[in-house]
Amino acid sequence: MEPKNKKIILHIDMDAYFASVEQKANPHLRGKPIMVCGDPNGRSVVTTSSYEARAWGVKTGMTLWEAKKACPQGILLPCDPDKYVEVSLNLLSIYKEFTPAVEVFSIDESFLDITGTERLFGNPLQLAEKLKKRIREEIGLTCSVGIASTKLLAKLASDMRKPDGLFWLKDEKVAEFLEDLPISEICGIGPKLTFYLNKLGIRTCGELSRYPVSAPGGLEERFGKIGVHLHRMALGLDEGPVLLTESGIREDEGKVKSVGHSITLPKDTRNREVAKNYLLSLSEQVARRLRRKHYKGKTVSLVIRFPDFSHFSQQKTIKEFIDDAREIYQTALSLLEQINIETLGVRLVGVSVSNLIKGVGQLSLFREEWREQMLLEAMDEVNDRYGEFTLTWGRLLDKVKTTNILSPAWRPEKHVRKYSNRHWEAPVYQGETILPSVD
DNA sequence: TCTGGGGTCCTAGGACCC
DNA sequence: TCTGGGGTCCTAGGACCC
Repeated sequence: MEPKNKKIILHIDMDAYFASVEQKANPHLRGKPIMVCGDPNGRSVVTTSSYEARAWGVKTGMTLWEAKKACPQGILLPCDPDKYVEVSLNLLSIYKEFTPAVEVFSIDESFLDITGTERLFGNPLQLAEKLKKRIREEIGLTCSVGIASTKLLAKLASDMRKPDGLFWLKDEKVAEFLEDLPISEICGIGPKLTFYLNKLGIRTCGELSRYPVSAPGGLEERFGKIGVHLHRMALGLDEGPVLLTESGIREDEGKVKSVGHSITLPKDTRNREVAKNYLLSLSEQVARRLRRKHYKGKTVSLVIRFPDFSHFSQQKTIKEFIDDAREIYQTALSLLEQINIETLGVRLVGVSVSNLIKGVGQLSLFREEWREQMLLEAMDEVNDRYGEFTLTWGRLLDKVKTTNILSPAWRPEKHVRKYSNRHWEAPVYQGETILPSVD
């Protein structure tokens, strides 16, 4: 049974976030079709487009080539992470004036637990209106807000009235709301799960909620522990609390597990030296970020994408914890040696360091440095924990700006994982031959 | 001129130790 | 002579997220 003390959760989703920030910052861009991407001259895709561009059929994830074809007058802009982080932190401080229970889900999405704030701000709709007004007036952006009794439902609700939307999904309407909702809309049900569930004849949350769970041939038998969870998700049930984000302080579950960088080369290369140069540069970026955050790691991973999009990925664990670019590079290089670059060619090079420990790094006594460090940590808070976009502290690192992309495959979840405690039952997914027969 | 770049979590399977 | 199990660490790969 669900707890009796129902919560009231807000999900706030900024509208066309990156594009809107750019339009806000530059009046000349307002009302125009703009497309934010990685490197406008490289092999990149559209990260976010303004609604004006969407009207022309531009979609997140399109290649620049496709996007230009759809909207020739569209204006391409490179990602500017510093700008987006700054705005995001300003948003966060507004949220915190309404409730301390804020969970930053990504650069442009947050959950707020507003249970018990009625006396201060009125009912949930009134609070949401106030919040939207402040964001509009102080930040100059619009957002879409969903209100419901769980995070899962609030997230679905915020999708209902975009852009500049507000939708309260009340408990008594939940069953009706979910009945015909495609399962793929649910946090944590990605393409693979959708595929296998469809094969079972399950297309909507209503159908999923009625499918047997524990009976022979039920969800649990077919999908393992996640099967039980699927059933609950289909009912909109979600025990996940809003995870507090105290700025600068990270809870245990928010600890960074790995730090990495990768880049798609402007052109595929068969030249080993070219690949090595990128690897060195990436290693430097990774090392610098590790040091900034006082991390060291002892597992180095190398990822290579070949022109045909197949992958090579290998990792190596060494004796010592390192944060030095040379050592990272040398370790990754030893893995790269195994690859026949000259015949296979390389499209993407990536390196990351995991198995991290937090060093004792001393806080600077100098006020300015301390402030900078706090800023960095706050940015990391948003960025690393929620894995939203690359960290290129262009301003701070005076380094080549890498490209920053947000995926088109925006299917929520994460907060589901936090409490699902599920185990992925791999064999079920390893091909149709292993999948239990579907009759 | 097809297909970014960050992450997290999970699993199976092997090596190794007691 | 034959047969073991548990625990930990590590790697590769896949699914998911924005």
